[in-house]
Amino acid sequence: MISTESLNKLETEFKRTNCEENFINEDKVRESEKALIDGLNATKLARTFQALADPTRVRIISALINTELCVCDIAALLGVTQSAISHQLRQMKDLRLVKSRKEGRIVFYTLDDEHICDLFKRGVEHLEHG
Amino acid sequence: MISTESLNKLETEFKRTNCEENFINEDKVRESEKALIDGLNATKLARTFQALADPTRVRIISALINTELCVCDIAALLGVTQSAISHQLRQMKDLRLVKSRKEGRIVFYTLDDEHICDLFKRGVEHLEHG
DNA sequence: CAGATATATGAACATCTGTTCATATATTCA
DNA sequence: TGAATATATGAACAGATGTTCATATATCTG
Repeated sequence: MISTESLNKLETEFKRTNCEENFINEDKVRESEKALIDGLNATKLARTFQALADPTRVRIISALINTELCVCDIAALLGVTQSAISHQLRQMKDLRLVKSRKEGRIVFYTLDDEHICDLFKRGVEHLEHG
Repeated sequence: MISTESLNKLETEFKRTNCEENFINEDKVRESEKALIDGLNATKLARTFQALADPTRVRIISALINTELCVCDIAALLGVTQSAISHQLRQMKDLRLVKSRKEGRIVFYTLDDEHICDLFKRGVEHLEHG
């Protein structure tokens, strides 16, 4: 017959080495689970923020806030290679951040995502007040 | 002596490689400059968003919204290695996203940046409504 | 049609990033 | 003091990312 004391000890031991099912602070963990994001949504959310996680893309977005612009002018304005801008714009188009309109051999880009634009502006506000 | 023809050719060449002063749509460029962000601020802003551009960090933040948690419990909760979590927490601490409090051999982490937390929640809202 | 030019694109390259593995440090407890 | 354990950390590695270079495509213009 195993004593209650021994059982408790074994249980404690088990908890320590099997953290996935036995947390150190069960109450806190339960509290944290209320706002916990699952893997899939975390990935989606991360991808959203990643769209804004590059200086060149941030500048492109800022340049397109008030007007449409062609690739060449964006490149010149930012002092970056036309190729680099074109690659970024393609990526941003795939992410539905921008859309384009062709006029002859010139392609004009405009912003195409209110959500991201909103996050962007929010970020700028923090930058200004920090 | 250089011919006028050669000079024109050189000038054209110069314009091509020095777009910065010769835009295709000067009016649009001027309009875009109102909201244009300079390189330094763009980098700062990008770095802010990059803090939220990883699924693991996003989940850590979501877990810490309602309570403090120790490293072990975060790792168990997310099903990620203790080492991976520790590395991320260190990075997040450097970025002032979280702070820690030590209790014996256990270290509790909490959120430490209202701005980022705000951006995070804004992102979640968009995720839910999109 | 031929030359000029605005944009797109693929390959190569360097850099950055996140995880893993092994191990160090620090603290508790018997 | 020694075993157990919570956390931290350095090195190595794989994968992602942004730029550059060369070149293709498409359109205008004379």
